[in-house]
Amino acid sequence: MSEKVTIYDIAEKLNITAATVSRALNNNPKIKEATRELVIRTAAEMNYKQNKLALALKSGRSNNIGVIVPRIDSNFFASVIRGIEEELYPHGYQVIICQTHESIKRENENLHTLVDAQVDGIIMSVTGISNENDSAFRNVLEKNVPLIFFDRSKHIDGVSSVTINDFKGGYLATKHLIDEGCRNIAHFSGNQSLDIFKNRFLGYKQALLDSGLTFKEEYVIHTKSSVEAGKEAVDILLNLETPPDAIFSASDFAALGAIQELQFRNISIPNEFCVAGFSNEPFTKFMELSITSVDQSPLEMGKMSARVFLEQVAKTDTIKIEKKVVLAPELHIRKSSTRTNF
Amino acid sequence: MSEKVTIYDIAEKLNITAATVSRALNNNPKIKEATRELVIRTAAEMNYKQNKLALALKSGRSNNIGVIVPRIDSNFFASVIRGIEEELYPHGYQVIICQTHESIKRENENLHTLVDAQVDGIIMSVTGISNENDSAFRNVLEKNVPLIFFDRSKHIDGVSSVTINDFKGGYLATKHLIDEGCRNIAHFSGNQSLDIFKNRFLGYKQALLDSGLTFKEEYVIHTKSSVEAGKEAVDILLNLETPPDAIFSASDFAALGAIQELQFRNISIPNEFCVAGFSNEPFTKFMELSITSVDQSPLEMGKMSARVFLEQVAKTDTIKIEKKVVLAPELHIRKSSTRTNF
DNA sequence: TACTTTCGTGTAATCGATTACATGATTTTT
DNA sequence: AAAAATCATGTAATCGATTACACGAAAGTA
Repeated sequence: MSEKVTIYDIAEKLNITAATVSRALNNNPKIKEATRELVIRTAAEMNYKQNKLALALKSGRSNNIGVIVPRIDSNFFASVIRGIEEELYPHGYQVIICQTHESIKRENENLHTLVDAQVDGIIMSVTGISNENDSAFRNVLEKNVPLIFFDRSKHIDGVSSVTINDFKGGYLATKHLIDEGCRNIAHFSGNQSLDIFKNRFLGYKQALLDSGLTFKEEYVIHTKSSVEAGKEAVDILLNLETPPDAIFSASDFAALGAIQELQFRNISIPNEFCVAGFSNEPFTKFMELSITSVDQSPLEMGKMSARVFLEQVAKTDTIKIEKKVVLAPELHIRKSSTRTNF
Repeated sequence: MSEKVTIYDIAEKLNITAATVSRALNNNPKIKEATRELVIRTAAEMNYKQNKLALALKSGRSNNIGVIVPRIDSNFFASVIRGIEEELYPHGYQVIICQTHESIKRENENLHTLVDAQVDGIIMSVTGISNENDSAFRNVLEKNVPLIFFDRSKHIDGVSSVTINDFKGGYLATKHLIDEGCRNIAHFSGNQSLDIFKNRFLGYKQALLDSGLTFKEEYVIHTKSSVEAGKEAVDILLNLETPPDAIFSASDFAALGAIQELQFRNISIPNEFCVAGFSNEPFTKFMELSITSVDQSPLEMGKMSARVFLEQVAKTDTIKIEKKVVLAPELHIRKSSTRTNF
């Protein structure tokens, strides 16, 4: 029943103008103290709420920020979003969520929709790599909307990014497997047109070389991030002339699939075979045979992305700042790869 | 560099008025075909984007919908949000996320912020039960903003809700444990001022009574939804005069904690002791000893909530419709409670 | 007292789009 | 050919807030 109350309603009631009401509510020093108090009291009585849309239209700032992720129901992305929301909440920003479902078409649509909706910035994890696609990103930058990539990044001028050192993550995990005595280490990789998978792979390779082990092409399997894919990949590996004795998987889910398949074949983990994953999904530590994994500190990644955004908008000058933040990965060593400790 | 292009810019360039441009872009039938084409072509050339804020201010509809959850980084809530987003995406709505972190103060703040931001509706899972709190909800309804509760609901006139039949979920899980031969079944409950926990408990109790088993107050432990809480609760139960031989936990995390503690004490699951949880968290099926759990079909719950919202706004008349949708829970029977199958 | 500041508030433009109403140009009707 | 109907577009108000500028009143200065 209570219709929306505007400053005009307050003005009418008090026989003053809307301008005065606006000034009173905004603590403009030119307003008489008595008037200010009267206005504020009346506004409260009438249950007045500022219409943020009008404010947004006038100021050109919506106080909304868009977040684009492949999907929200993954622990990693949900945690990043949590971090973003927590960091931005005290600054009065609202977070708008978009999912791409790994579709570049959807990614472009989302970018346009968010720009249309006048968001003050976009924080996203890139869905795929395609050349045409860049036009959508460029469109965002042309409208002077700050754009920040996290995790899955892409090289575009004027775009800041927050990632983890995937190379180091791959290196640490692989080195650990070597230290446990593994000598034939396979790797489950993702789509290497994405930097994250490319770098995890390179880290893996470098660790092998640094330890004097030979890198074998046939030990690298490209899998999807699923349990099923992990099982299938193990099947392939075990049919090789020299089957591996360890796997560093760029996906926890594929690592889990591998473990299930190995156990099904009565191969003992970690004694005969070691496995390490990536992402530190919650289930990795819950398993009875807990899984070694590389943590990406998603919460911190989200907060950091939000902070980079805030810095970006704080800069009043139009000089574009491009910041590249790289977080350190952390290897969580668990039972799936710990031979010395049982 | 490309500043924002408005319909006025297009109008100026074509020596017509903004009104004509607006009409041409909106397929108003009164516009000459040649003009329409010219305007549309020019708009595309100039990279014109409609300013949704201006539209929103004029129309009073922001095309944003607010979603309030305790936290986003839980599989359940993330999945619900995914469902909401997917259902609303084709209708042009954007989803704004807010977290309460289980704080009623934050919940109220979020409600006010969303109303201020002129969202077209609010879909939420209630954080807590408090009497004062109702004023925040009432404020939403007074502004004629559709409000929909999911999962954790509350009885307020004019508010629709989408929940699962928690009573039935509790009943099914408990009945299953009984069928497996368990006779002393304990229950981990949550805050029973929330309907969901109250109903899971009642379902548990009813299943006991229907099977002729006696309900024992000391078998009901109030735990938080955490692994640690589950361990502590087992400690209490095993010290009872007649320790139980099964647990129906209203939380998967507590169920996991219970299992870890039981295994630590060398109590064999499921032979000596059965466990069932609630929520069907991803890890429950990944475990080596997979955990029986009640599925809440969160994706479907999200989609259904969105549909109820859409129905609500479709009704042009101001008659308030209040819809209560109750989804059926599904028991996923797994190793932690399956004695017959090993 | 006359003149300059300062103070508090009103006037009106603005943000970008939509739309009821007005108007002039065509076309149709008789 | 005059009147009526139709068509295409322009004019201006509107959504709700902010703010540069204007202005009258009160206060300070000489």
